[in-house]
Amino acid sequence: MSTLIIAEKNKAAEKIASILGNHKYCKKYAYSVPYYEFELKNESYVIIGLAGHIMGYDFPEKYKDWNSIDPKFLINITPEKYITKKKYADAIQKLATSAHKVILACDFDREGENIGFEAKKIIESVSNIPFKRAKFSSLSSNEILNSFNSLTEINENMAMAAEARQILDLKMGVIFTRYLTISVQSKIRTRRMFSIGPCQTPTCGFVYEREKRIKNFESTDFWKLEAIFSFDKIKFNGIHRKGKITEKEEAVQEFNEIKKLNKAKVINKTTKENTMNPPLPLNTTELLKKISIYFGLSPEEALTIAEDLYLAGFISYPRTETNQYSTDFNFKEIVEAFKNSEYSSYIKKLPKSISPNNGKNNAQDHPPIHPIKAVSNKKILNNYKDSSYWNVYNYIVLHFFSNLMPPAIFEKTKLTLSIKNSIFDSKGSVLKEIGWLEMYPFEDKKDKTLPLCAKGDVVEVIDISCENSQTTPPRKMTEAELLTLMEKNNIGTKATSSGHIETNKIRGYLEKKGRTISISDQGYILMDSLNAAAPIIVKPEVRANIETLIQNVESGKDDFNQVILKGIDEIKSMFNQLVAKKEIVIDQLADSIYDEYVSRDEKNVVGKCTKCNRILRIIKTENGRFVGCTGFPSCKNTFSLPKKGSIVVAKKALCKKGAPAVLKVGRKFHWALSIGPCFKCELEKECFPPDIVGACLNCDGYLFVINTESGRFLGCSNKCGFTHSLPKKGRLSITSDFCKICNWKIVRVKESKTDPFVGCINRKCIKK
DNA sequence: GCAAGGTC
Repeated sequence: MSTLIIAEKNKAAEKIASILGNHKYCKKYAYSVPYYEFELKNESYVIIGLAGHIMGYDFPEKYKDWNSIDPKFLINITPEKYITKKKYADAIQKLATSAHKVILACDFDREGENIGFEAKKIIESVSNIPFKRAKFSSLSSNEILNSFNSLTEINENMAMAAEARQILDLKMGVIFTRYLTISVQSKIRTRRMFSIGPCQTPTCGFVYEREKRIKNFESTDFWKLEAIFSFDKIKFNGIHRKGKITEKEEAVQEFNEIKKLNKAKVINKTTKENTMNPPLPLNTTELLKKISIYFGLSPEEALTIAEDLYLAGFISYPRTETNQYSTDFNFKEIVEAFKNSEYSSYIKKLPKSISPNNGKNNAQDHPPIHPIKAVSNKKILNNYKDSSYWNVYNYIVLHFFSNLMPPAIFEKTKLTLSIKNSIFDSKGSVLKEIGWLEMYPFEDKKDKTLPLCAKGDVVEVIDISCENSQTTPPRKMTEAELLTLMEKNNIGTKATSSGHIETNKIRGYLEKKGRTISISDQGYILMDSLNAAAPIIVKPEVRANIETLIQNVESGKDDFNQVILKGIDEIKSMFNQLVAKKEIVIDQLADSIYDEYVSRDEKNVVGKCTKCNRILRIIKTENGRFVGCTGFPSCKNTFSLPKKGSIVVAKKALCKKGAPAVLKVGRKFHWALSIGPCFKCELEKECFPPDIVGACLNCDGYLFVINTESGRFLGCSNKCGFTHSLPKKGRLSITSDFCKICNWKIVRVKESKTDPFVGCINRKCIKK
């Protein structure tokens, strides 16, 4: 008989086996899941690692059909817990049959407690052996040995809190997602799904709030007075203390007072040293943020790369909230590993006695993210064929060393100058001690020097400007900012926050554009209408409320069943708010799908409807073609079209008579919607100035390009009957250069695969 | 087909 230990993951299981078995352990497999056997104090032990949760909640089979089950009905249905990873369940059941005791040794947090609890449930169905709990904050020898010497009981409240979260998250997600999706689908043919969740929706909501501010931003004028000074031949600038002056008169008056003066006096000077501490030890969110800022990778991409680097043994476990090293962390071992690597020059610069600049967060699960092995740039590029892997690895290494370095010291100087009664401020900054910045090439560390003038000195004024500018809207949100907001508001965890952003991208709500993230039209409409119907769903409170409820389960203050009922009440109340205003939400979403569907049919989209602002499109029937509104039948707006000729929408052409769109028919002529052919319009030449090539060779008119179905030629503006040929093939363009001999425009003709002809085409000129 | 949380 042995003792069975259950860890959260294989990596932890192997490490614990190595520590408790004093490096002697034997790897075996049960249902292809690895486990480890070892001996401790002459007793035999078996340890197996799970793969996180091996069970999950779902609604029973009979509620699976979206169309026959009213989502509202699901609010009161209790979901059931199923085994989701059968081989792990089989493996632990098998190992439990030959064990006399089980020790749960999952991560020491709420989910870890719950994962152990799942294993307990699965084992209890085949055995009634006793369970104990080992709690450790890191996988260091001391911690592990201590925790197994002082086993505790399972914290059932903690496990049940996670259970309550699972049930409430599932209920809310499923009910809202199904309701929105099937409601929209009943209005319009689409396969699109609209998903809602207590993490994904507020995540999208953060971006929505920012974009709403950008959208509603109205810029205002302001004036800024700036002076350029000179002292000891060093030029430097100063900004008027009033900063942005919103009244023009005030700025101009201030400017007029001083604009002709050429001396300023230094009325104050302050110098102080600024210490910039090294970055804190790296946790997941910080890593994802920095990788997004410095290299533009999305958090999801960055996490995937970090996981690969971890599995390769290059870096430590990448999912942690901890930014504090435990006291027995072995820095020496890592420094030693990097001594003869590409990083050797950095190693030489490390202080003799190593001490990290620790943060305050200790989730007691894993150490901060740090390098394990020195790997060359070449090896990483060979391994992964992707320079992003090197960027992430190199960042982790340099961040790790930077953290061990002394602070950087800047000397900040502030000068206050007066030109008559106007006060100007000048700021300078000089790097005195490079400290950790020497290891950290990711930040710009340019100096801004000021001359060595003292209080009372007089400096020259070289220039004073009074510039008018406009206030600018808030910037687009970066993925790094979004991660910060999620972290602050407790949306998601270190392991899931990148996933929530990704879900929003997959659903088509959010779009990554370089380093920024923006909301799609559909995402905006969804957030905007939800915000009008049931605003809480879009805000982080939706998650915080559930969190508060389940914390009461964890602390034992509230009964599990009571909390589930309270949670159900909250979901019901949000759901009723949405249903009460369903028209706003469902109609707008259906419209957005319709617009999206239509605009994908780009060739036939003509423009916006003059009556209802929806989309006008070309409609072809057996009897011919016309332009109709996509709002049909509620909008019956139509326009006729010429019967023959291919039609292309002339996107840039603007009709001076106000037609909603201008179409190009064949190569022949333009057609203004609601008006007719442009050649019948007296404004045609204004809208489409002719391509004039040069003077007519027959009269005092000029020759311009005429396109017909059978070809192109030059015709006379006086209609004198003179014509001139044009090259038959190739793309013809009239340049702005003139022939020096005959003063015709130089033309350019480009046929595919040959060099373009550029020259004069006047046949009389060529003969000369 | 739906959530969020683990991890491979």
